[in-house]
Amino acid sequence: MPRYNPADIEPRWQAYWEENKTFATPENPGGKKRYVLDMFPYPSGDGLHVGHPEGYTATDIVSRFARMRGESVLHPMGFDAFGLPAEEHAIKTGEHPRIQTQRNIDNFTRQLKMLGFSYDWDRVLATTDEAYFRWTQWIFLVLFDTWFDAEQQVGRPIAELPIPDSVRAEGPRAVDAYVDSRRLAYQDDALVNWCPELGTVLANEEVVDGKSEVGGHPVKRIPLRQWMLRITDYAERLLEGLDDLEWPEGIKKLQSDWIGRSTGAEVDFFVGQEEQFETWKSARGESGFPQRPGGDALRVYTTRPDTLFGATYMVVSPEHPMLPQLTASDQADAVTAYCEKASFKSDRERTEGDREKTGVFTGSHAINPVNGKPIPIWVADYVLAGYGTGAIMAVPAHDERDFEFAVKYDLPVIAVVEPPADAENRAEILAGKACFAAVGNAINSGSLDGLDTAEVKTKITARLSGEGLGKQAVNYKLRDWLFSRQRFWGEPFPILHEVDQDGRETGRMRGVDPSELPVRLPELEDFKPHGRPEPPLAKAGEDWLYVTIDGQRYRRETNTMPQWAGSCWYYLRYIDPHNDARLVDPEKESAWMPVDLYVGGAEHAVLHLLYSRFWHKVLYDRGHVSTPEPFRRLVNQGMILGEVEFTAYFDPDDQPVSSQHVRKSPEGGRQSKDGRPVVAKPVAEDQVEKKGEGFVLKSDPSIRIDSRAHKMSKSRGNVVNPDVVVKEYGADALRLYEMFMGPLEATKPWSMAGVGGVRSFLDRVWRMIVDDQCDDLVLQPGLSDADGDEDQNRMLHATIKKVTEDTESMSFNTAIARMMEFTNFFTRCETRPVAAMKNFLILLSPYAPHLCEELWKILGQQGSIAHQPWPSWDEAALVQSSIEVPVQFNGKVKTKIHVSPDSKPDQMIEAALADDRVQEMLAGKNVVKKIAVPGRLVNLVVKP
RNA sequence: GCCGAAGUGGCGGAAUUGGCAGACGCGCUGGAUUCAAAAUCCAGUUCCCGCAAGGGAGUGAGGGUUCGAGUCCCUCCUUCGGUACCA
Repeated sequence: MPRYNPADIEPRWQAYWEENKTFATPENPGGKKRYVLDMFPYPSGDGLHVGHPEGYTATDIVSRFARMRGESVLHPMGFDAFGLPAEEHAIKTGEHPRIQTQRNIDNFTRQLKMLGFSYDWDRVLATTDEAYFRWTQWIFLVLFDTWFDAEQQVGRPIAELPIPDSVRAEGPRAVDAYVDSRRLAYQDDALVNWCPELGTVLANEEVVDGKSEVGGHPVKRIPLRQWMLRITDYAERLLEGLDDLEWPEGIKKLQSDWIGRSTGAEVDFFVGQEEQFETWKSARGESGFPQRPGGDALRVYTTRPDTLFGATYMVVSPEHPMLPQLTASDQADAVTAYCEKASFKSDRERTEGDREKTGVFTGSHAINPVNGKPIPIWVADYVLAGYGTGAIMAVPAHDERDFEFAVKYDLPVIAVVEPPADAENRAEILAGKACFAAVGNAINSGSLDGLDTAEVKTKITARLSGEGLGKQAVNYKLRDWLFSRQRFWGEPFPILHEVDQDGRETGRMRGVDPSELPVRLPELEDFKPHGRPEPPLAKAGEDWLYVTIDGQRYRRETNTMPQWAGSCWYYLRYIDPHNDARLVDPEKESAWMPVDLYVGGAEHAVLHLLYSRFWHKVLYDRGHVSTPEPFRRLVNQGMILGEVEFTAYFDPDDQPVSSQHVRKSPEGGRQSKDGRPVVAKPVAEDQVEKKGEGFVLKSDPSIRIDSRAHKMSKSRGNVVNPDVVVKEYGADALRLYEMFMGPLEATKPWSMAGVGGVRSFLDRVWRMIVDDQCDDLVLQPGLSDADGDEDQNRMLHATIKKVTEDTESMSFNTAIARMMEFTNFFTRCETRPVAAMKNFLILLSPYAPHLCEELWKILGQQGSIAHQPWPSWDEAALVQSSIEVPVQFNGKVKTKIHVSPDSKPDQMIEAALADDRVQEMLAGKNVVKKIAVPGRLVNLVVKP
């Protein structure tokens, strides 16, 4: 009884592929090349969950399909292996994070191999490999050695940086400082998210609701000297580059919103004595708009320079450098107290609650440059230090935030844009009682009255520009990238800080010579952070920490790089993973780049993909890569949820509460309408029935039940482990099910019964070819060397066509459905042409490779089915002699007729009208209009 | 609040992009096989009325365009995901 036994078949073929290097990448891509890439995983201690193989199976099918169509394929896998969990484990246990990481990598590798993915395992890498992070450090040195030429919009070697004579005159120290301030990798005191609990600084994106993303610990903001990467210089290029990418529009929009380009104007407001305004103004007319505003002007950025006449006050951020100067002595206490409070506010406190705006008057005024009127300057934390100039002109009539603030502090509101005549609250807007944040014609704006917003913007900006009071400006929401972490388990920076004889840093630094790379991590006794915002690497021994070059002592940089660093460029290393002379061989690089298909989760939509694109552009500018963008096509696989669960709610008396009466409580839990807390309890499927829109308890149909699939999580206990699925159903069934669930991009719930369904399909495929009634391994007696009949040929060729087209378009679910139809059809046939079976196995092999290899061999074929050419279909075999088309009356199907597939519309109408059934139903009615769509239908418009 | 995606049988989902709604799978019902069960095979399965032939309704709700709408347009509702004062 040779039944389909994946537990036997699958490991055997996996071993075969490994031994025979079936999926080795061609040394030099010949013909069409295709680089198919998965977002590599972080090897967590939990192993793979079923979300991973979704994308991996999709790319595997694409890769196998492409190889069978004669393309050269690069399909690698690796591990994003630096990361907090391994370090936290090390802190707890004292075990070196490398050991734990390797254990996890081994487990991931086992699981990935178990699923039969056709990776070229000779190219596997981990970001923690010294041979790998040597080049991560090398790229950092490139960033350190590059400055951005804004004029040419290109990164250039630091040696080409023009040094202003004024700087040169101040001596070599000043030149060094100047150079350091222009590098793409630079140091800066930044307000950072210090998490005392984790003993580390977190990036903004690692802080969720004012708490650490990992562990949920409180986070405080403190200033610290940090490595920053000047990604903002590349904002324009990163934005423009999006146009040519085949990425989901949603992801492009997310990136472009994140970059957040806006255009407007910078405007200087005079902050000196009112009577000196005219003097200042005419001086500005002479000098023009200066690079820096100087001490007598407060510079703002606005996207609505057309509303300048409506600016009734100004606001500076609590961190604004001019604030002390602007603060009048009688307001000093209030301002200091306010700033103090703001600086101690965590992000959580800032965003929590209704976030009512707060602020304090500084006691000083600025002169509105368009009308010479003094307006008060306030300090408020709704203005962010890091955006624009850190100061705004407030136009409460036309900005919701300013309006809210103005109402609270009773500041004047002057409408300068006319709302439309039919605006509901027109009168209120004009009276300064409501806010109107749209465009329109100018009012209360002197000579500009009546012009529309666009014209006023242009005119005002031009006028200010001529007077040296303002200029057109562009701003980005994107901030420079905080690139250092106070952790052990990351790439050390290849940077040396000069120290003087007392061991103090002099402020000068140098990169480690590239020939000295990698800078390895030091050996430490333990991995505990010391709770100070100083990195664990500072605990390293003197021999690691200090270096002497040409008699000068240096201290190593002790920060480490963030996890993003390794994942920023791994796709390049796969191309030439063992090269120890270069990052990647330029010939190989230009042969394989760009990545043709990149598949991964949408959670990396912004950060990983933006950071990678940034690094890539720097490497491009510096001549190390040949393409301006790394990832040509991007596809996001959807999330896989747990099994659908039915949930009933019970009040404290254990009485069921209908789900329509259950609300979210303010504390985040759930409560009934009357405010009593309710608990959710799972209900078995057979206790539930459908009623109307939802489900109700069978025992009490007045009680509605929630029916929903939840995100898989350990706490909910609905995580599906691929090991278990493979053991029970086999890897081919798991692969097939993941693809059969629905479209790749969709979020969809897991169903173990569904896995059983595709497994029985695979059983049917097996029985279509193997006689399972016989004790020995014998082919189905129905298999025949004869040609198939017409119907069989049509089924075969239609299947080849559908599977080819659907695989090309990554519509895997419908391709599988078609192969199921094929199997259902042929298992009903007495005789089954072997040629058709062989073609079918080739079609199925990218999806269920182990089973197909086995059946291929059972059919007496040599070698791997993976090397077979993909079949093509014969259009002639698809043609039918007669097709059935519906006849509609007024768009409703009434009957069907048979016509030749190439019938012209006239012939179809004729055939329809000649049909007995049609005649019968047409009795006593008039045909007003006749429509026929060739090959589709006939529609008769009839009237009584 | 804003942005994005999506609402189709009991469930997951199809529908050649304006042309037969519900392919394929799960589940369910009946039958065959079996001492029995599993497995397998066959038939049926959107809902309502009807013994049936047949008839009617139907793609979140309402309106519109069209010979014809799941698909296009307008208004609204719901769910999921993302996001947070960027001047």
